[in-house]
Amino acid sequence: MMPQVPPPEHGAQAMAYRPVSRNIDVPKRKSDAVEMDEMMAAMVLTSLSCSPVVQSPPGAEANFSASRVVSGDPWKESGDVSDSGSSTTSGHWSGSSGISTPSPPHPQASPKYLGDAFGSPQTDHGFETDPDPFLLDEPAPRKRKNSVKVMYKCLWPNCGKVLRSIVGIKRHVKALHLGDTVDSDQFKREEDFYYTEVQMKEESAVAAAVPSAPGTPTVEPAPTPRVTSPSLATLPLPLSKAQTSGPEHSGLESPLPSGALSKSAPGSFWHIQADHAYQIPVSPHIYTSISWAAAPAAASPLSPVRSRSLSFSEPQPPPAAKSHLIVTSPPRAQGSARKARGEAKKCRKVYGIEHRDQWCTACRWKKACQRFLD
DNA sequence: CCTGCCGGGTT
DNA sequence: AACCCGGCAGG
Ligand SMILES: [Zn+2]
Repeated sequence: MMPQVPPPEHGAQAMAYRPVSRNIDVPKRKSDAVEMDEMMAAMVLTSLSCSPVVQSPPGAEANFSASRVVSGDPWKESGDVSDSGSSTTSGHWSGSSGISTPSPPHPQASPKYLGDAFGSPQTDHGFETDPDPFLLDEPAPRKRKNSVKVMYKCLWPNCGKVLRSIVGIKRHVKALHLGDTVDSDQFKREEDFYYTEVQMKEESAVAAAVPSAPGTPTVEPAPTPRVTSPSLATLPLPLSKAQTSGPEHSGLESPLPSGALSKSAPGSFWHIQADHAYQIPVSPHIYTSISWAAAPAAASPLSPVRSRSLSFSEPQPPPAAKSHLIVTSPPRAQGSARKARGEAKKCRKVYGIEHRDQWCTACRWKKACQRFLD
């Protein structure tokens, strides 16, 4: 009837949206985005082809990032959210494929190489026995006792490496992810934050994250965000065009300082770790599901408008003081109460309404945000 | 006011 | 399916 006719940009709302071109052409977001994607893809491809590392990385990192980029936009909720097929409403506007199988989000966490990292029947000699990460990565798919073995798993966004010694994992993290050289660890022991202790059982790979900090209980609230790893795969962060294009544009009033924090995958991790430090009950799963969530927040410019607090520290008010004396009615049998609207800055607030194309799909559709869950 | 999002609409 | 928006709840 009239709803979808290029809405003559009614009132304030429309004005708030696309500040550009409110005169000519109306439905232009789409083409714009596509253009961007293509550009980005091209750019990344070019740089990739020029990069020294083409197909050597032991892990799947390079592959991963590449495919991600090529496929289009990194955070289009394609399936990454791996929404929990339970709790809260189950309707799900999107559903991201009817797959309700809670399969492990980790693409490479397959139980194939959990057994062991090397096929030597010999028991470990005195010290740390770690397969060199650069030589064998996911071999030795078979053989393992039915005993629970403690291992250490790399928590990096897309590295599911599991080693059996603590030093090994540290070394792995340092070398591969932090890109640290032996002498540059002057900063601090960040490696401690990137691995977790897991207990391997039998053949199935069941990881159990330990609440307390593994190894060293160092409590670093905020690891210094700095650009690390010179050549390691860095997630393709689709910075807002305003930021990437730079001064090319003129109209928009986007100062976009973005001074301290900026790009590189690790950036996304700082948050996670920060949270992690304060609120531990986390299973490796949430990492995968949250990694994307935090990334944009850190890398994207907060909307200049609105003098609200633009601090990027999760409120995380009360982690639920579960004890006795609960008066609320536990049995929620009766009419469900609208889900109590979550209290976490959602895409709208984070990116601002003028960067709507950066919101998660759910937010754009005015559905429950899937990027910044509660 | 503003923000999150359910329900329901159109393509 | 994907996409969008009215309108409501709740701060
Ligand atoms: Zn969202």
